Amino acid sequence: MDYSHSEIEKKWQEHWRDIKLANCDVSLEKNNFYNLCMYPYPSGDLHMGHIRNYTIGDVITRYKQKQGFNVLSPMGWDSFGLPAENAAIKTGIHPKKFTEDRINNMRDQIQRLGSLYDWDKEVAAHDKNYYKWTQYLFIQLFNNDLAYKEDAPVNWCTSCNTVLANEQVIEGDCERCDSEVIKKNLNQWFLKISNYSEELLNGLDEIGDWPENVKSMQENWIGKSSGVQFNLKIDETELDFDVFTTRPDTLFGMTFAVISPEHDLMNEILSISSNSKEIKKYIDKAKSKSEFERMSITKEKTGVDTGLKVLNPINNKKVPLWVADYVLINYGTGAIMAVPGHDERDYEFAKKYNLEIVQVIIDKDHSIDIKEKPYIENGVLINSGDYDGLKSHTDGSESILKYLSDHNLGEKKVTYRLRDWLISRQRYWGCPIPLINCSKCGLVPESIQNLPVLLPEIDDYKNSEDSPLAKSEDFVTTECPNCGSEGKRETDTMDTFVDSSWYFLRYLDSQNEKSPFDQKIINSWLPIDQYIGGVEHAILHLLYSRFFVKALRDINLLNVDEPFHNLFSQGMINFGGSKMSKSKGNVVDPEAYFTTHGADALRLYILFMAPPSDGVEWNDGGIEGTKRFLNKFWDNMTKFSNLENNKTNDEDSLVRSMNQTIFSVTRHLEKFEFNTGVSDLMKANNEISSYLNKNTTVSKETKELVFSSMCNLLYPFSPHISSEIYDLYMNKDISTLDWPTYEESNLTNPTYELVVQINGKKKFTKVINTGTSQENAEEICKSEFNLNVSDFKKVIFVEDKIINFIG
RNA sequence: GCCCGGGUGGCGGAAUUGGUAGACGCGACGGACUUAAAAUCCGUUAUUCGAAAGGAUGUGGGGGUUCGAGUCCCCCCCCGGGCACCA
Repeated sequence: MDYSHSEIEKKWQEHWRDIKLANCDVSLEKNNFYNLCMYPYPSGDLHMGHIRNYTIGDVITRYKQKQGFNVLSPMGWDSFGLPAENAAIKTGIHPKKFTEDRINNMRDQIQRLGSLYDWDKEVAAHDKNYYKWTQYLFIQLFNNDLAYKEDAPVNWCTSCNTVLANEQVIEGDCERCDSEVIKKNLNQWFLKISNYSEELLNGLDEIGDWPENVKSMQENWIGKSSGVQFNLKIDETELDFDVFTTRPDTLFGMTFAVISPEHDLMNEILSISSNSKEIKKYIDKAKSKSEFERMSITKEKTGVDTGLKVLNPINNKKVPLWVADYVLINYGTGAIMAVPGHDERDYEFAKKYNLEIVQVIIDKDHSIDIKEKPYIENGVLINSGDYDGLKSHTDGSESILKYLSDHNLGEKKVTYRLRDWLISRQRYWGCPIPLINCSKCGLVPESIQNLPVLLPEIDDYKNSEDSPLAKSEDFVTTECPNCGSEGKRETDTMDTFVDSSWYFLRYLDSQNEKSPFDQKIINSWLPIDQYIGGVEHAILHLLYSRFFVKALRDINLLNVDEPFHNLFSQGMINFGGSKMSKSKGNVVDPEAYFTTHGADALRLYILFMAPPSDGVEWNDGGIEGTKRFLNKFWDNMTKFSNLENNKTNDEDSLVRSMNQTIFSVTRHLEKFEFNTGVSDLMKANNEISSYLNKNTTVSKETKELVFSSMCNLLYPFSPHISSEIYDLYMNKDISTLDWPTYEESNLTNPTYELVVQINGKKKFTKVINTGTSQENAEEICKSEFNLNVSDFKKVIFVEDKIINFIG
């Protein structure tokens, strides 16, 4: 029989609201647990990814509540961003109205899932009471030299008409719209995340429980590399430049040097090079190439000889200096020593342009042939003067480094791939950057009492090169807060990742009108005990937020090193082989399942279908199974409540089964193994079915045990039905019960099936008493299977498991 | 190329420290109930040989350690994700 889920779910959701089950008093200082699901972009409709995220989060919330924690579980909206603006361009609906309609719709849907959120603390990035403080924090960063404006070659999406962060360029294309990204020189705002490269990297070792893959993605992204930086002088000039290498041991193998076309020294080189016409042409060509073309590996390397020579600092050998765009301006020093004998890229280049190739490392068996391909492994130095015979990777490197540093030519150096975070966006629907260009004082932050700098009303959201905000004369023209003379406002808005880098701080004090947050509360509640969200945010959001918190710590706004202690990344839910998205038309709408199967069944299925960290293909059939389980559970409990009060012989095993289920579900919950937790409950339900098939009575104690354990254990997964059943038959609100505990003595079955092996192969099984000794087991094997210990060389006995006769 | 994951029935997936591989669910098949169907209930379901009893094979492939390997070690293949002309 189908139980009436719609009615029940509505009833309990109202009840939880009435008793304020989700409301958290953050002023308490004991037993706090901050459980956070990533706040969503308000796309308007909940998709299966959200359902998965918020179900996992709610399991944790309810489980931790039952363990006596004061759980904070807030929800809010990442509500700035492109879609609202694109919709405004298309339909004329104001982005604010558009966004808020969608938020309202989505909030309703989230509530139908039955998850507990403290809505009193709700935040929305686009709310002026929120972005006021985003601006405030930005000004603090600016005042502490952590925000700066600079001309820089930036990634420009030709379709979105805006700048993108490096992180938002995927294989040369825009992360959002897949259009081509080109390079452009623009004056842009940056946050100095690179100041924190080392700390962001080291923090990964000290952080709590994070998925390995996320840590490794962040490590890759930060891209630490240790080596040596040294100076190269251009022969017969006063010019010199630095190069960075991780292989100082190959210094004698340098047969040319390469400088990036964008290098600062290029103007001087052009003025003295005999080949300046060619170089100029080459530079212009490199500039016009897209980022992707430049980066493409398949592309053949190109370059131009400058005609100039540089001096190898260790032996004064003169080698040619080339310009080539395979050397990137924003890594290392933008120039390299080229060692074609021991570097693949230099090798390719040298082959193409017929440059000298010298071998300076030889392997143990002297078997390598540098004429075929470069040798990039370690070995022993040759052709390296006094250094011949040294091991390349240890003594060789160190000795050559010592020479360079002793002669003040170079030093040990660490470089990072991570670059500063570009946050300017030439878009309307974002947080305005609260800076003013004063004709006298230069760049000046808006005064704090004038915040927020409100988004102006404009008629036309379309942007060309300039941000749409530039269209509002009233907005742009203002007074300098310093000297009162005429100033012009910045017209760019911030990357929405700035909004999401601190929302979890605002939750704790979302109504505060005097400051972004209360430092005391933050320090007692952070780091967040459990953060849960999609693996797609492994780098961007998580790295930015970590940086933000460290920066705020250093300017004394809080005292926390890492925002997220434990992180859980759920896998993505796919449909028809690819990620669900509206544009692909492969969205499975959760809304329908609320009606047909109910929130409880949907929650249960999404937990049951796979380990939550795995990506998974959506499959309709499975949800029938979980609904079937809930129906059966309902029926079983109804029947069970009607059993007469009289103890039976089957009860002991039922009691054991309950204890085992408590033990197992608890263990699985602790390890985020929800799929197996659900299967434990299904198993237990089957036990109850078979008890009901055989018995018509049960003792009062066992009846109560079955109700309290089953409803309690099911409660985090499917809270409505478990609340209803417990209320119906035990007259109590299950949410008020503590998490159940098991009795150690009731976990073990009195008998087990002994596996009898001969030479490691299973031959027989026999049910015997738990705890049977080897001696007795051998006796049993003799009488049952005619196995005599004396006929075998050896007998291996593992208590309560196997006996193995070897002969 | 480098760095992380992962590979188990028709399918999703289970298997503390090495100890009965395939829990739980889906699907399929058979039966009960029904005029019939749906729903529900009961049973079967890794492959293969066999009428059966029973045997053999089996966790991507190949070696190894062990009384015993899905689990540990070495080599290889494939899939997913991240990074990638990073010097």
